[in-house]
Amino acid sequence: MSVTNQALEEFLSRSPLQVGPELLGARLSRQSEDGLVTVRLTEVEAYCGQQDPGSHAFRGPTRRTEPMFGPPGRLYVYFSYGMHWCTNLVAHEPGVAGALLLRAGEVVEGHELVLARRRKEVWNEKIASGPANLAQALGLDGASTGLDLASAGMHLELPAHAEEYLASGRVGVSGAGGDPVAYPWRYYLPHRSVSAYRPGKNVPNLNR
DNA sequence: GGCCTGATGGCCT
DNA sequence: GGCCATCAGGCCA
Repeated sequence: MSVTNQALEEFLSRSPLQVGPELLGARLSRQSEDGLVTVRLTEVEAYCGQQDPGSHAFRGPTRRTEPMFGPPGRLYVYFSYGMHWCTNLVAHEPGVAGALLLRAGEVVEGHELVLARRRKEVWNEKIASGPANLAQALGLDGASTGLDLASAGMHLELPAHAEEYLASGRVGVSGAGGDPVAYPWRYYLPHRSVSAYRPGKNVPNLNR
């Protein structure tokens, strides 16, 4: 479903818990100098504000996390494990931080460019599986954090109808925020591109 | 200034 | 399933 910028802004000006499931199946494209890539989002995770112990926004804004506190519709891209970039789409109600971590997608356009960016010879359904791989497929890095979608050359097309989805605890989130009972905020479609679940350290409720 | 940790991914067994 | 590279951010002194 194609929507106006204003409609998209309203769509994203809600809790990440509402936005997350509705983002599944959306087509996200990015036009850059080297070409166009479009993915169909198959896996996202919701991160809220200062009430969410798993969120980078938990301890309040910092230079890095400032975009999560800014207007919905911008990107929050952060560097992880010394070698990976991960992309979030900022979404929240007024006055609270929040974002959706884009964890996996099905590439529907720009296969050759994705192969080149991922430095692969052979196509694989999981080529954009996992947040760092998805960011790389879209050609995103820290240069894009804080930009709105248009400024990053991106366009989001929402799905025409809601898709049947699954939920689980968030991948690799340690401590209370990784609790799958309290924070079942990973949303995904039944699709081969979805990444493997991995619990964080010291997560409660794992054995329930 | 120093120390610890991580919203990971790829390679090895 | 296990291991670990690699470095920025965040916290504490």
